[in-house]
Amino acid sequence: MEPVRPDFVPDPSLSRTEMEALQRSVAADAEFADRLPFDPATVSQTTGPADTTGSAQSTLTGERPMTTAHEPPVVAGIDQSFINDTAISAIVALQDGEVIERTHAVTELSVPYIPGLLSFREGEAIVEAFATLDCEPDLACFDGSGRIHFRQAGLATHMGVVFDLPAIGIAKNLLCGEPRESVDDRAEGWRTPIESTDAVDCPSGTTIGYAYQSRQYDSGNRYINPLYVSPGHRVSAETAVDLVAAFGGGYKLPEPTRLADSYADEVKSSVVDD
DNA sequence: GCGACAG
DNA sequence: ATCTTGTCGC
Repeated sequence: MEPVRPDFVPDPSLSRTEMEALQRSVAADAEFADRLPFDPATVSQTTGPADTTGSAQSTLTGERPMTTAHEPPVVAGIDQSFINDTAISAIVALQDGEVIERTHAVTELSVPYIPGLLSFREGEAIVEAFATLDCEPDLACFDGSGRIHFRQAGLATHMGVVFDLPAIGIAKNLLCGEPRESVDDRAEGWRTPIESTDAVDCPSGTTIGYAYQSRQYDSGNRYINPLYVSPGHRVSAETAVDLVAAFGGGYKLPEPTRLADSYADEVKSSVVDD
């Protein structure tokens, strides 16, 4: 698929000031409320077959006509791996728990990693990978932040707006914002809101995402850190974390992202020998 | 000036 | 992100 907003595609040659200005424009167009082509409540927690009762599809939203999605919805996981200054962006598309497509792109990096400007480093590889994707996802899961970002325009938000695709950001570390409660040693399934501080471009105290304990050891003295889930585009913070919880999979990372992660490493290995 | 910072 | 052995637990 191709960008719906070519003018928002992250350009690495921009100055830092221009990059930040673009992020503010992206944030202005981002939607942090549910506008999905499917009913999030119908996403099975077991990644198994969807309900066929026929009455599950909500018809309550009477404003914008809910675009018809695939049944069940197609969910894409996107992740990158690197070899020096070469980036590999991998996309794995799932439907009903089954992989229906895998694709990737290899590009050269031109800017270093700078906290807050990640989309300008990895964005081009991602856009090129999407250009080779045949199916049309109903939801995209990115590795990194969405609204949990200084200008509310993290990687997931930026890419979501560029493709006008419902998107979720799934990060392993917190970029900014503050957990309402301590995230230490939590049980599996636990969650707490991430509230904005004055470092974020929105009223302080706004829920910009959730810390979510996707997995935890049953016993012992070792602990797993939570994931930081935030809205990318067209999803609320609550729905974003509900969806990640519903994807399950038994690992720390939700299945779409986990498969994209391993596929990116797989491609990396195959690129190493040539 | 100090602290903080996704991948 | 990436580089990597050993180690803990089921």
